Amino acid sequence: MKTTDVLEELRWRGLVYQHTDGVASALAAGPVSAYIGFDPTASSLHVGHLVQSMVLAHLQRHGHRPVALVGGGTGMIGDPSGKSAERQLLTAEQVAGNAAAVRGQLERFLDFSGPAGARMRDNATWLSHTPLIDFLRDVGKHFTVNYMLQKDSVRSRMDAGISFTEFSYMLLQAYDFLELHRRDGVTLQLGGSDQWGNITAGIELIRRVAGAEAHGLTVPLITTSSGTKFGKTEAGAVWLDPERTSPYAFYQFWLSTEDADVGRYLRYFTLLSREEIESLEAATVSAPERRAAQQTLARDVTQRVHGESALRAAEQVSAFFFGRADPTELSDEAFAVLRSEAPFVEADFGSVSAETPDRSFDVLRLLTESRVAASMGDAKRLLAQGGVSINKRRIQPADRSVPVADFLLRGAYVVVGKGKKDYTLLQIRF
RNA sequence: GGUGGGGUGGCCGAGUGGCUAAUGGCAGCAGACUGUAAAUCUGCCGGGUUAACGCCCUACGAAGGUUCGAAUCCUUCCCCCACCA
Repeated sequence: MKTTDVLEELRWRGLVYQHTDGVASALAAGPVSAYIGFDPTASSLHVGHLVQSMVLAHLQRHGHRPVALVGGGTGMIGDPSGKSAERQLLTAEQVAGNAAAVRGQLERFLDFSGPAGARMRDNATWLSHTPLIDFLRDVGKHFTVNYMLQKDSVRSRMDAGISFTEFSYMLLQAYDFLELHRRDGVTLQLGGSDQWGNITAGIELIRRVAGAEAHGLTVPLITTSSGTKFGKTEAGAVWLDPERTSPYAFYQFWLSTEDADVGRYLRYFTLLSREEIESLEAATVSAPERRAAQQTLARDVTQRVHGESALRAAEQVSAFFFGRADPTELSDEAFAVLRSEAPFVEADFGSVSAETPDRSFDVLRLLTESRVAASMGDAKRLLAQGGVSINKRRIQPADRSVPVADFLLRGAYVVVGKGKKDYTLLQIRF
């Protein structure tokens, strides 16, 4: 693929929000090195970061060199961009641990071999060893406070207050850009739309210090058409770390994408061609109930993030929970997948058995012990509302207890369900 | 340092001595309709206990106090904001 086409590709995918004037000609002139920074504020990236990784991947596919920067240094400070309040500082250990985890996740999206081989950098490398006086003279001198106060990230905080620490963040990021320009010849910085101010500060610094022309491009904020925050579920953020968000839950997140959003998401989060995406969009219009676009999206993203075998397991678990499969007829192999991939909790028989009649499950206890319900009151409400199922059989509000014999799978398991989507496999210890 | 305003449930935001587990909105959960979609409609939405009515506990920044009774009054402390210095 030609280096020139990347901007056009990013445009039709809707991944361009704002850019400096010279970007097009710079990309056309040949391979450029471009970077995006990821601050290690948590021990895992989440789906919101996925867009940025995809932009790097697109650049690489078109022959440019992507540089992923982990903010081991800036993560110590906290970026005020897009934040309405001062942030809690993380400890040095937390930042270092998070940075290592984030680095590992980023590595999966990029190809580090070949002429356009990706590079991974950590700004702690230079930021932790820059003497304060040098920084103030070499970087600080190039910015007026007046200029800094104009930036959205600062201006929007003038009422709520902003510490000097966070106020300084843009200088650190500007310095990163300069440093990467020197080390790796980086001339383009990408980022979320809230990064525009920080990016332009870096461009400014490179122009003044290195006398070179650098560029910036920002990616739009991902929204859902129904106005909720993208990347959030009932359980919170959707993480890339399988320990935090299971591949099954991850797959389900994408699969339940609304029709109105699925076309955009295919553009943002997959590498599928324009023709493929347009045909899936057409399929969503003509046969929405088939959910072909959602399935393709879920498969593609889960596969890239978690790998082929995790995807297969997620699909099997989904097929069981959402299909017509009878839990008593599961094959050994299918059950093994369910056992290892589905939400899973153990409980002692004593804690879920009913007083009377003998050898019965207390339905409310099954709900609380499996953590499907948060409290007894919650469990009671669910049951009264008809939202409870065991082994996919709906339980009537009057049935406070059910015979063990009728509901035990493989001598030790029960599938506890709430509503149509929320299931947990409970193992009973007798 | 001074003056003024404020801290209420996941969030926003009413409430200014009993009718307040605390109006309302958002978010969330369940049901109906569907396509594991959206929208819409209905119900729920602190915890324990009860078949249920109910009872008990915890909660309105923190700790004390006044009162038969406090989110509401008083005292001290902590925190936030605005203006002034």
